[in-house]
Amino acid sequence: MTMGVRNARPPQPTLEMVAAEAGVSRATVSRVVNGSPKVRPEVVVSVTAAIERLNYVPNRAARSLASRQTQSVALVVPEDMTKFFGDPYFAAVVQGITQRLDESDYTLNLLVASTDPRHKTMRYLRAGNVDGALVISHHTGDSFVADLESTMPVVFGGRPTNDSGANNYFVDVDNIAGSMSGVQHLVDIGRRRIGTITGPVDMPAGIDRLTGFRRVLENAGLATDAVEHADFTAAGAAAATRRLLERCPDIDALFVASDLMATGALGVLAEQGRAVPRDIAVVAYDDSPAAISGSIGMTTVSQPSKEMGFAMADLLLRLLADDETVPHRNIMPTSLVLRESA
Amino acid sequence: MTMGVRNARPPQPTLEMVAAEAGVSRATVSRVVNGSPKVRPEVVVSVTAAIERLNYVPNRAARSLASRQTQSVALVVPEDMTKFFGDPYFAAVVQGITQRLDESDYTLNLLVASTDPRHKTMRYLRAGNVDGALVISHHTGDSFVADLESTMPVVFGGRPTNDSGANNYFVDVDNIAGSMSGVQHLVDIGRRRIGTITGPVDMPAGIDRLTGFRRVLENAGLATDAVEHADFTAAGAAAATRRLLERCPDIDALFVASDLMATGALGVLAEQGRAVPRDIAVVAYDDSPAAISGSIGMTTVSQPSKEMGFAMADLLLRLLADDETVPHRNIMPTSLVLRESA
DNA sequence: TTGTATGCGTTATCAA
DNA sequence: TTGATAACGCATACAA
Repeated sequence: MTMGVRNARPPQPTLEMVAAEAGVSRATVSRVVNGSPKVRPEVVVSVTAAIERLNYVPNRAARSLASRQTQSVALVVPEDMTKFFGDPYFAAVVQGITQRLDESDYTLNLLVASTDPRHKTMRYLRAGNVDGALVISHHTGDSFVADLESTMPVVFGGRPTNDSGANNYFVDVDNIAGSMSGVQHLVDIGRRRIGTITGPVDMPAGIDRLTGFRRVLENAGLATDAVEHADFTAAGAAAATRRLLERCPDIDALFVASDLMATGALGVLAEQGRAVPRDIAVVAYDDSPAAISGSIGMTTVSQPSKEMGFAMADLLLRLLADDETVPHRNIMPTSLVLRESA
Repeated sequence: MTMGVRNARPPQPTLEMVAAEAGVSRATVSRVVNGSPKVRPEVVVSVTAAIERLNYVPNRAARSLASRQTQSVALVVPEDMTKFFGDPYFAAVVQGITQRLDESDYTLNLLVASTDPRHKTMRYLRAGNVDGALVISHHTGDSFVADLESTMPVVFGGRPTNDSGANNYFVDVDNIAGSMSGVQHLVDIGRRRIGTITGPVDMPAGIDRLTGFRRVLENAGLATDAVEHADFTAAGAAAATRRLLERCPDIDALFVASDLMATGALGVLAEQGRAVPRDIAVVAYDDSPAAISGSIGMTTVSQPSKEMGFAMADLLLRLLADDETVPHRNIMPTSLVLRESA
């Protein structure tokens, strides 16, 4: 394909041109660009000047081809766009990741795709576009991760589902302990008929938070049947809440596995005239902006989402730098934040 | 930097290896990979088989270096992460873009950065990482766009601020006409003291929607002083609404320049006991999910955000394909959607 | 400290 | 229709 007149643009300057401009060899310019210590200071100055004059920026394809490194990492999110943008949890994680990456000279490639993660995305990844990958929100069915791990260093946000190899790297919270703290609070304030809206049961976060719920109720000798599954969306949670109220109209408390889902649940409770927390106390999970966006502040299990993103990126960067001391798992703390809903 | 044992991975297969496997030359394999018609069918079959066997994926750096194309485009968003993730408008645009890109074999690179758009981001773009760029939410101060346009094809979402060159490409709605339709509705239902919460006045969308507001009120012979500026965030709009109510306690209607901002405004109105729409009628702008997220559905000026994203990507792709028939501007329609708030 | 020469994995130009 | 062979722009081992 030839470039038409329409898109004609002045060609970018190359190392070669800078070398000519500065009267040195390509190798020397390369050294200056890469900050090699063994270049005479005066030469550094003149080469730098030439670079400025020509407004030179190294070509990434060439650099990557020669060095066999791309200086960029991918964030793989096996969800559709709507879900990704809809949940403030993702925003927080991405913020943490970019914050860490901004301190380095790695760039981030965002790969959001549930449609065909194993094909187009995997192709992209395997084409040498990135040096490593971060994976969040992965499901049991996501088999592509195994392939991925054989190709490049991978760090997970949340315990990987295939615990086959215990040698994968991940950052997580103790979701069981976290949800236990939230549900225990409901028990402590005297609630006896406690229900839950869960996350997807093909995700560790969904499973573990449900496990914590059950564990507390069993310890307290309470029924554990008021369970409805949802999908970490507000709409899904609203529907689940309707089902739950239909099936167990006598519940006096609700543990919802994410703040975003809790917004959906609270909407249904309001519409059905159930006062919160009087009639039904609600505890959520995340402590994202969604927890304080509504008219009633949510009591929620706080997890350091942004810090987790930061930690994930940090772990991956250390892996890429062949740091031998990297721990395989980084379990971060949760805490219960009390607001009005419970 | 040498690869440590820890990160050792099997090397990716190359064209060369596939050629050996299939018993042909590199050139032939390349032709098969790129779907050249002049290869014997039987050879295509055997090469394809070899590719499958080796699980070969072309290296993008090498391909890009040789072909001088990257097959990827950037979406540049000169805002901080929080704003980007907070506003459903962006989600819609991105969805439209990816939808169009998914039909092609271009990939998207998301560049969200207000911090240092002219440096790190520009460096990235000029390093030959992408063939073209989409720019949304740009401000008057964003001088980097001029540099960008001299480097690669660029398509804007929203009329560019520097109309210096009338030869740039953009997709937009008629914001003036759009806001006029919304404000006119307030006049039509009998409101006489109408205020507005504007977007940033360094952005075309902010300016134009304010212009529309003024134009309608002037035509109707009404006062145009009830104006407070905000920043397209819910919190900013809430603060602006407080200022406005303080200064003009007598307003009976409010035009808010975005749905997200309207959620903030509605919160303040509720907290101050002003009933909507009885005491104060509210018209917003966007028709994003935010318009129906609250307890009261918003009457809002609907713009086809997703379709605009699609159109932007489409325009850029045609530009990259040297399509000579591409129109410089694509102005899409708005419509007023009536709900409960006005 | 600097320069020369080679290779990275493709595409593209020529011949054959 | 196929195969050598020369770019593409940079990094780097080796020589000087």
